[in-house]
Amino acid sequence: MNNQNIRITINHVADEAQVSKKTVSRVINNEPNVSERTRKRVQETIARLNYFPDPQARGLASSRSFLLAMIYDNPNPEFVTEAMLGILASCQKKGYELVVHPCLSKEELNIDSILTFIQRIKIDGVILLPPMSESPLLIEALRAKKINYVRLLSNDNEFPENLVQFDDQNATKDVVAHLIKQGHTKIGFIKGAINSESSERRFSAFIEAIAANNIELPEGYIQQGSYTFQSGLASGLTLLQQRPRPTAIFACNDEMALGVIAAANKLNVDIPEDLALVGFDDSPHSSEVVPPLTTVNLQVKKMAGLAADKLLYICENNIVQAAKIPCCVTSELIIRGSSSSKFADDLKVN
Amino acid sequence: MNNQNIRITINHVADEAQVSKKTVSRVINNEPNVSERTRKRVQETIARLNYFPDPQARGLASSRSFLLAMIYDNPNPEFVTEAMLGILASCQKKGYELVVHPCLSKEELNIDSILTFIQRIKIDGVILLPPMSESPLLIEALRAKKINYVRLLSNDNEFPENLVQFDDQNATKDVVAHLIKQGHTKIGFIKGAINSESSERRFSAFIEAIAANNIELPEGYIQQGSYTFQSGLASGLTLLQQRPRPTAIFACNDEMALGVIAAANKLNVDIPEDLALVGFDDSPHSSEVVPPLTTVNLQVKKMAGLAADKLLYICENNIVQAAKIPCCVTSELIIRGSSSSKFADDLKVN
DNA sequence: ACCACGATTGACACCGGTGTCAATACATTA
DNA sequence: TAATGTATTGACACCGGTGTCAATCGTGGT
Repeated sequence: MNNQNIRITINHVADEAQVSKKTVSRVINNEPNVSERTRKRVQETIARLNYFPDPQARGLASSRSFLLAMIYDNPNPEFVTEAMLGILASCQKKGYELVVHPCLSKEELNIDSILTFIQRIKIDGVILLPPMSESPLLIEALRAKKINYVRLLSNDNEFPENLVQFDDQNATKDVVAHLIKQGHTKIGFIKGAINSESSERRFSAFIEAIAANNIELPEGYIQQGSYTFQSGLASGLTLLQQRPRPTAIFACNDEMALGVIAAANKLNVDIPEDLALVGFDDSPHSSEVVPPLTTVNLQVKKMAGLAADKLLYICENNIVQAAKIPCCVTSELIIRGSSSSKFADDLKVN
Repeated sequence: MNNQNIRITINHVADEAQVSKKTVSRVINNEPNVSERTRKRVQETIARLNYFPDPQARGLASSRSFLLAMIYDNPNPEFVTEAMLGILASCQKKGYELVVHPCLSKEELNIDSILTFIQRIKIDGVILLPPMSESPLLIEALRAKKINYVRLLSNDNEFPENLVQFDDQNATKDVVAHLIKQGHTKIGFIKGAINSESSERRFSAFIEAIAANNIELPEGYIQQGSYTFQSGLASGLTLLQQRPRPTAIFACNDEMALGVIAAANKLNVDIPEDLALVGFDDSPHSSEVVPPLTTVNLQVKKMAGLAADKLLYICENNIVQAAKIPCCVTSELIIRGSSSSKFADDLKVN
């Protein structure tokens, strides 16, 4: 009557299954050299007793923790929470948990404190979100300490085996194709932040796509933004005052696209009648704004899930290259009212 | 030359300080019955060797984990990330780390899976974010299993010792006072979701403040929203078509206030000239929108930090009531262009 | 039937701390 | 000074697993 709250240990399982605890351990860890008959019996016992090995004891004995860490310094909460969801989905399949470790961008990147954090609690591996994933110093330090890591959306491709990327190029092509299909030939472009390679990739893909379609591109149609609303507003005003005025604008993220909407309102330019607008990210507001924004779904959750899969594969096999797991996620164009009059009904409010 | 990477253990410290490891353990845990001289010596040795006790070994021996969990199911990423920052700031002071555990709202709340999660990795305590903090079943289950918890922003006050609240009432009063100071007497109100008690608290505080100032409040000035952009848009349109038209609107969150901005644009009502608008939450977009939104800073980070302090106090003292730590956070009104023509300059774009 | 050999299994120490309790040191009182 | 009590300290088992290595099992070859 008082056996309700005792924790089931490996000893209980061993006794019950008539084997040594070492054999149970072998079964738990899927080690070879256990006869099929014994393995079955132990597995059944584990299931029957609802036994779950203690991660601390396991970790203490084998220098692991069954914890992954997400290291981030991301101004975009949506990105962070989506990434967590993706990572956790992968973690739970394998019995791992996720520890979060933000690095406030205001301070200088303190690599030592990150390493200390990882080593003190013996984090099994870390997932680096941008912009942490782009720090050569951090990567170098992790490699030196032989800490498992996977980078999300990094720009430099020095160690592609530890990288999960987004296919900016095809995404951009899809956007241009969509605009052209709507009949647009005067297409403006707003770049992201100056140092951002994702912005650069989108820009060069844009140039390619434009060229491939024999479309003219006046210099003034390209504006430098900085991924902020304000920069989108400013760039939008500039673009909409070009003559001939662009009939379509592609902004490198949704924030800037929202700025363009503000600019269009200011100049009495109707979207989508007079201007088709496309953003990038599928941020939550993009669907709520008027008109709802056509945008590219970044699939952060999916990318983060893949990153976690990769990392767990590396952790469990002590292998540095997890080449088997794909590392490039393809995009999805989400067409809404801002670029297509077919969707203009969305604007109406009951 | 090869002693670089060995982990410093309690034995090293004990040897170095000429005491038993048990005594070192006493010092680590701030236990009494260690002479001041010995304590000093051990502390110095710990510092000199840069020793840090292994949380796994510590946990295995004493049934702890030095991990807190944040249990959430929050549609608002900004809220979640801010809460994490607050919690982590408190955790780091005490050498704890944070594990995140989302519960997807689409599925039914699975209390068993939460309990299993907590017990399997021996989480020391959990912080419940709304709406998880409002589930009586979950609270009941946690109490039954004697799991330490603190609730953030819950409505029911059955166990106030485990609760960190926000002072909706005073915040609302501040908003009304601000609007009255600007000369407004025709003030509309948009409620939040129907079941939300924070919305109810704000509403009743609003009614009180209005009554206290002898202001008339036509029935049509009160609209039921649902915390969404769309509901704000709809309520805004309704409000702005009342006669006499309200000269100020207070929306129960920023999302809805953004909807009101859209409504005002649609009806050619100028903000702030013809309409003063105030939101609630200080969400990131509130400062970026045109005009920037006057709003109330929820201080999520601060609340979450207090919650973590409380929880850690409970964990470390095995005390259920952490009455010493304050449980109600006061607000901060952030005045921007949407409610005050003094700030109208913000609208101009260079 | 006997031996060699690989497959299977278990005994036991160990991971790095904490809990228990007995041993020792020191201070106080008679 | 001895006796008593309290403060300080350490020895040792234990938390719940894993690593190492030796013991045992089963099988095929001769």
